[in-house]
Formats: sequence, C-alpha cells, structure tokens
Amino acid sequence: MSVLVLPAYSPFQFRSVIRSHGWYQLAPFEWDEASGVFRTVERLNSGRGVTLKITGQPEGVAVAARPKLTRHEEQEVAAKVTWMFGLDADFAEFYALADAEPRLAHCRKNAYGRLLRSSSLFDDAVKVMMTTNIQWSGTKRLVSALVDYFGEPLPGDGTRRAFPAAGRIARSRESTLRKMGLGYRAPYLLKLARGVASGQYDLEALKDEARSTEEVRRDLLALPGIGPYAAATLLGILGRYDYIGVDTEAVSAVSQGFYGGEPIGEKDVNAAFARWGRYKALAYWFWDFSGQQQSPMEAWEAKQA
DNA sequence: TTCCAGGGGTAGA
DNA sequence: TCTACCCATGGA
Repeated sequence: MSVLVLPAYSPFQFRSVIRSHGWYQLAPFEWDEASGVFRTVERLNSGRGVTLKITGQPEGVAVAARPKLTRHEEQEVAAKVTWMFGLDADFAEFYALADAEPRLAHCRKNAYGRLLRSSSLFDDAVKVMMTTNIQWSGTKRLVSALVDYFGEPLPGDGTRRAFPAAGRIARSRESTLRKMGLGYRAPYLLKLARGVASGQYDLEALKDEARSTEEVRRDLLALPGIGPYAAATLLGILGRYDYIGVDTEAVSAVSQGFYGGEPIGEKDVNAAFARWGRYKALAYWFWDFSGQQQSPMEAWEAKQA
C-alpha cells in the first residue's frame, strides 16, 4: 500500500466536495457517510488497476492506494485525485460575492464550490449523458451496468472495476448497449466512445484553461448526446460556471423561488442568476432556496430519502 | 394505465 | 432562434 497526503487550497472541506452533487453515488465511486471514507478504482497509464481509499484531512486529503505504487504512479495518482477533488481550486472571488448575499452566505464556511469530478472527462461526459431524461435511480443503474460490463476488473479482486475506457465501449455494439437498458441513449454513447477512442473527440483538451468558455461549450455541444443541459453541467465540472444546467429540478426550484410559481423556461432560469456573471452556475447550485441554509443538492437528497 | 424523469436530435417555421 | 415531436426505459 502507498499513502499520499495531498494539500488543498484553503478553504477546503472533504465532505462538501463529496456531496457537491450526485456523483458520489455513481460507480465506481463508493462513499461511506459514517466513516467518511471514499473509495474508487482507477486504471493507470501503465494499465494497472488500483483501488484508492480517500479520506479528508484538515486541509486536504489522504490517499491510500493498493497495491503499492511506483514513484511514477504516485505522481499520476496525485494528479488524478487533485483533479477529482479540485484541490488547487481558488473560490475567493466567488466567496467575496457570496458573502454579501444571504442566500449564499453559507458557501464560504462550508467551502462550497468544488464539484466532485471523475478522473477523466470521458467518464463525466458518459455519466452526464446517463442523467438525461431519466430518474436518478435509473442513472445509478445504467452507470453501474456500464462499469460491471465494460469496466477493467482489478487483478485479484473480481468484484471491483474501474470506469470503462472509451475503447472498451467503442468495441461493443448498439444492441448490447440497448440490452443493458440504455434505450435511445445507446447510439449516442457508442458514437461518443468511438469518437474518443479514435481521437476524433479530444475531451481532455477541453480542460485547457486558455480556451474561451464559448469555444469549450461549442465543442461540448458538438458531442453526440450532449445538449444544453449536459454541456452546462460539464462546463461546471470543468470549472466554468457561466451556464446553468437546466433540468426539471432547476425549472421547478427557480420558478418557485423567483417567478412566483409561474411556468418558466431555460432562459428564465439563467436570467434569474444573470447578475452572478461567471458564477451563475455556482450561485444557482448552492442557492439556499428554502432559507434554511440548504443548497438544492441537500434539498434534493432530503427528498430522495 | 398513464405520465414523466437531473434532455437531445431533428424538422419546420 | 423557437416550437413540436419523437425517442426507450423504468419508477411513481
């Protein structure tokens, strides 16, 4: 076993990142609320699979990796975990704005802002695609099915698998994906996986901070199965908060909170948060609609339970 | 049984 | 740019 301790840019709260959105419930992620242990499986560049047990530290995270990593693999794992937890992200500018807004005043003290990411943007694009026009229980089922069927098994542990590489899905058939329950999403996922595997789509290039948000959004919208909602969600994953991922929850919450319950559309949701400029998506995502210091995520979880 | 979900693609206006 | 319609599947 190897242990890495990775510092985070302050302020940082492990649990706030874990529960920033529903990803912690999707395979191969596992979260144990009682013990505060987060586990996942990663496939490294060498092809080796490793399990990561990640726990919160006062100002960062500790990563226990099995089996023992080489020095080179330690660097790779550190980079992956840094990305997944946004350890180097700085939200000072957002907090300065949020401090003056009662509905966002809880953000700084809870270190809200970081959104839990998968280690690669392909994984997150697939997961977002599996959230479209489906209930959350269905999303969990489909992602688990993809991991179980295509994921790389961990040597010596047949039960744990990493999220499948694009190439593994690319070599399958649409009929196989449909049988797994993906329905009409099957051809979209197949096209995305084949495009990524062939190099037609370079998703990791979208992490380039030098590119404009509009350009990145255009590239996201060009991907099969990625529309306005999915593109906005992925932009948030990429640390760009100019667009709100408008789903049925957003429409409902913003209608109640800002339009007196009147029927509204995607434009109205974005208009309600227009004054937050490049922090629109964060302002919406952590907005305390209930007035009880509760973000939409927490309200959504409470409704689930 | 009917409706609809953390929507997207397409055609037609 | 906006709207209407279709898309598979399972949960409510």
